[in-house]
Amino acid sequence: MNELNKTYDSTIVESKWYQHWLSRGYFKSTPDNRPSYTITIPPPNVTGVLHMGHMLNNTIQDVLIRTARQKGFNACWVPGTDHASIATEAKVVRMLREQGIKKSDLTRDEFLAHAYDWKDKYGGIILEQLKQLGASCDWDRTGFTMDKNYYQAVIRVFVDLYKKGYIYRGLRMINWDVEAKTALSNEEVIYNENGEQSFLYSVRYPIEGADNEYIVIATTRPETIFADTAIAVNPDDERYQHLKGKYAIVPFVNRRIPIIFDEYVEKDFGTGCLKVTPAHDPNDYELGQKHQLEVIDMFNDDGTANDKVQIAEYIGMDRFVLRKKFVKVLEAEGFLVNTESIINKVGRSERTNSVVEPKLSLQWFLDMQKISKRALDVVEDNEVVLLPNKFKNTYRHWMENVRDWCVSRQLWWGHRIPAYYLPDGNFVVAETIEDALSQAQKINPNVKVEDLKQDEDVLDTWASSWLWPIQVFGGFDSAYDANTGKIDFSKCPELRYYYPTEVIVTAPEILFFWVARMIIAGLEYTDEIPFRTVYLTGIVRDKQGRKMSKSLGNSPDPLDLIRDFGADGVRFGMLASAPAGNDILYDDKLVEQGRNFCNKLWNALRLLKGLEIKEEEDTSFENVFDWMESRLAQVTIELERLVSEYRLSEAVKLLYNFIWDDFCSWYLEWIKPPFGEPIARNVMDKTIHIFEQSMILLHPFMPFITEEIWHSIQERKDGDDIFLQAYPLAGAVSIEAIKAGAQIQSLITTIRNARAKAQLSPKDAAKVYVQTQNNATYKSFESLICAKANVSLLSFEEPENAQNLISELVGVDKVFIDLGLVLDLEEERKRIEDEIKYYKGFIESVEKKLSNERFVQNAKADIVDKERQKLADGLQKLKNLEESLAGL
RNA sequence: GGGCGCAUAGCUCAGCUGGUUCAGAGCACCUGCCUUACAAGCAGGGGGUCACAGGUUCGAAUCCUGUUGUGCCCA
Repeated sequence: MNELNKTYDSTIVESKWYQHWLSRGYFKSTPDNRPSYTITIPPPNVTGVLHMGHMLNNTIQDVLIRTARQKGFNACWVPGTDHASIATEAKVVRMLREQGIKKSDLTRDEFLAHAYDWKDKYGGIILEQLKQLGASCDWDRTGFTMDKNYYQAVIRVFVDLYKKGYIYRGLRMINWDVEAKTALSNEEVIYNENGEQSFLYSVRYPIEGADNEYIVIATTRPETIFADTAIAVNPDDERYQHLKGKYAIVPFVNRRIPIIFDEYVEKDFGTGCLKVTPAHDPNDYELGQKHQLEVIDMFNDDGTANDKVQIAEYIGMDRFVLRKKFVKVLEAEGFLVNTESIINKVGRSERTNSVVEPKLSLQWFLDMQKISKRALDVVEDNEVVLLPNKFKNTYRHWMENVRDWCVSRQLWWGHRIPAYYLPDGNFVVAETIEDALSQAQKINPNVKVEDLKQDEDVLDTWASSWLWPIQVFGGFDSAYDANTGKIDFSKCPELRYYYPTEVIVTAPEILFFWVARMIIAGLEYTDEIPFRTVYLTGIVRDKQGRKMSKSLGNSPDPLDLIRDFGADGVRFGMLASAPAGNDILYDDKLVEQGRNFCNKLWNALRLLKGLEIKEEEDTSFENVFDWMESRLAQVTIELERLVSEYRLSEAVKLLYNFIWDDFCSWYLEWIKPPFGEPIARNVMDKTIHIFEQSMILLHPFMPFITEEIWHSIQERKDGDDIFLQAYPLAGAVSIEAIKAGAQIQSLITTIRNARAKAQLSPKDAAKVYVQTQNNATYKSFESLICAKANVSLLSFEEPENAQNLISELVGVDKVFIDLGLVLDLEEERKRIEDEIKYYKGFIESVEKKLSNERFVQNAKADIVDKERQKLADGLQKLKNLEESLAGL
């Protein structure tokens, strides 16, 4: 029977098997007595849709988890999403605005109801898309960072860290997004690589008590002049020595400000004079602290000027409008000395793209110094291994220079900070309102519940996702002990069973955002690392090396790719080109290769399915089987090594080459009966076995087609799926058998080459004379050689007349090929002489090495042996060549 | 400005602890084939002083130093 299509159609096959696996509950994991192998997914953002980075990332996780499952581990891959505070709130606000609803018209609860609606509707899209990729996640465990228990865990941790003294509330210079009206972490501020076009304005300030004397400062932000509280110059700057102890007058505001001296000022930048605005620049703030300057905050939260500018017309004006306007006025009044065009780096909000305003603000901070100490050690000691290893340096550098983490965000969508303010301005931090009240009453016995006001802000999203590997197993639910601030594993068997997880697979860009913080939280609450390995993938870029992004429109839609090339093809393409940590320049050619590989497999199946079977035994392929089985064993061992070292890219290429070249190109061609003839059952059985074993090895990489082949190649009992097959144990490797196979391949290739070089058709038969010490190998493959290289005579005698025979070397053996040609003797002589020259040089270099005592003494014995073998082979080859030359 | 990487065929990259049967793969290119599993294929072919300059070593694409180019992270 042969009803199989000529080309493989992935679409039907893939949805069929995914449904099958799901319905069988194969992805589910519950603790048992097998060892666990756990991966928690890096939770994608609820606002997101599947992109190429997810494809790469999740393919890797699926390969690892399927391999572990086949190896007998209780494999558990936990999926989920994170609530993405800023991004989601921005999305919901926009959606509401389109419906004519303003956020400011809603109460917090009303807004959150809308947000949850939105999340329920769109929040799971990405997880649904992952199913098309074949992701074998335990979907029953799908987590979300704002699930009830998860929410509670985040609050518990906040309270705990406050109690432990790690969390404090303080006035700090933070990055303010005037559009979203929230603080941003440093990581949420982005800079255009090439800088942005702006102007450097030189403005003169009169010197107090000196007529017609001025000091000229340079600034890119003249609108903040209203908030200046000093002018700074470098103490070594000769030009300004005479101004020590003097004061300048701020134009228009007429405020008297000191001229201070500080090394921070660069003499060569601008005029060498810096205006100091402590409220609106982080460096100026530090200068202000150091020199005890006044701090004047002249902006409202939305980036408009407040009454501190003192000029009625400017109050309420946007900062950029004000800049334009004020520059004109400065110019008109003769204060503007010069305007210079420059390129500078401008920080913008990752979410709203508005220019970030450095702003002094009361925020909640996590003191990172103490709490992160152990997180550095575990990486230094390789208790947590970063892959590739080069990221260890980056990690160390960040950890050693870690700064306090601003964890509050002025948003509603997220975990609301559990701080409660008393009417007198005191506050308490508590998990529940009841607890808050009892604490508050210790401060003031008259306080009632209705007097307490909870903090309006929510926590940074990373302050929830850093608990992910613990809380997806409910670690903070009942096993958390508020007194010790630790999790008691004995009270949470699930966590004890699955934690620490095996590996986290994620992008290097969130090494600090997330990975480092998970390690910190893991150590803080469990005294254990959250994962043993951090596999950092590369970034998927387009052919020009640009990062793929929605705004550039240079990213293919992964679902289109799956449709066109099959999930297996896409998985193959992504993996084959993506060693750990290396970026991949995406090209359709990659997934095309994957699709072609599927087709190759499919056609191997078709070949076997199309053959008639005969019952009489055929024993002529024993040596072929030996060779093939040894190769399979060799590949199994090598594959296992590569996967254990997370070299998935090399692993998948190994399988590709093995299946395509060894199995399809050589083995199948060898055992394939002539057209129309049946194949012996014993040969077929052996072949199916090898094919099946190969498919099991390939299954973690290309799950769908391997399952399809598994079921097509023979009848299966219900539940006999490749998904469940144990990883094959490597059989015995016979080096002899492998060598023999390679030798035969080499002979066949040599004959084909000779024919091709002579521009003859493959249909022209050759007579071949092999001169060898050991003809057993050739003899045992004789019929094969004759059939596959179109040889009409395979002889081990000397040819009677070698004159017009092509002489070649196969290994150390000399081979004469008679293609019935009349050779150009000169050319033939030249060719052989060239080879002789090469081997003479080769032998010389090996001899030189071997006669060097220091080499023989220092080099390892097996390397010296190898050299000796090389010399012996080389001499044999030379001898053969010289004979050939003489015979011409 | 500080830190960390990278530089191998036209392109994208492998090459783990230094050893000329390691200079490789895929794609691209060239030649010949619609050979009944596969043209998404088969059989062949060309193409690299492994960035440059030194050094260590019996021996370097592989280790060290410098130069140049390039990328990332932090300021």
